[in-house]
Amino acid sequence: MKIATFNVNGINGRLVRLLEWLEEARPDVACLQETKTQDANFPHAALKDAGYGAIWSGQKSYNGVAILARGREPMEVRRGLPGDPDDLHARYLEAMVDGVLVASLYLPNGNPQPGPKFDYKLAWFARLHAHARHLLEQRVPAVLAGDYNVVPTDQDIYNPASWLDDALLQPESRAAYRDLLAQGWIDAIRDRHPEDFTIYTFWDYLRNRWPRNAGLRIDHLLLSPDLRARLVDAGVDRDVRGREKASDHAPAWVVLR
DNA sequence: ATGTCGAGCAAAGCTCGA
Repeated sequence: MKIATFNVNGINGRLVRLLEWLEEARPDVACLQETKTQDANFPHAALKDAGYGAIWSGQKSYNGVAILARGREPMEVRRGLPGDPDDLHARYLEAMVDGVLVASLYLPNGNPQPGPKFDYKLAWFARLHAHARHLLEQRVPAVLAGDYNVVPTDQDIYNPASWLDDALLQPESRAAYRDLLAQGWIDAIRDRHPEDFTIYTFWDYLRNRWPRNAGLRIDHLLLSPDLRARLVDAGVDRDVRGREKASDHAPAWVVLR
């Protein structure tokens, strides 16, 4: 069972690229972020034609998440992260697929920091901690996949020097990510590639960052502890970032036995 | 500060968020 996460940066603007990748990579489940469209304009018919059932949670212009499942319909179990009824951002969706609970999450970017956007990021992280702990208590196999907007360590970026003031590298952001791992969640890519410090999932459009491989690892798949024994592979479809009209993110994935 | 995208608004370049 292959589960992927991909920040598409506009699902309608990238639809050709998304369909191309689905056909090549053939994930059983694909968690998408930054669909950037309201629900009425989500391209579910094109995805269905490509063989994927889908659930989606969007809003106009910003954010938006979805879960695709090959050859079946994802069974939605949660829409929105609990803990703040006033938070209307479309950033969290959960489904059951083949006995695995899969979440597609888009954690707030948090820039500029300090400020209200960074406060929102940390508050969202705190809500994620509470919910993630709840999921572990349920003892259901679970994968929390998405754009976490956190570079976990200095080994997960080409060079931290020009990002030191960025919300993605702040000690508070990193501590929040570490706290998830401390609950027992497994960072699948790092688990499978403990010594490879050139794995990235995001390359900014600015400043020639793709051609010089100036990337960051910010898209993560966190596995519940019971899935460790089923983890057989994990990786990043790096070449996707180099194509025409590419998203600034590349898909990351795991294969579970 | 730089400079690159998608999307919205509205009809061409601007603004916003990333």
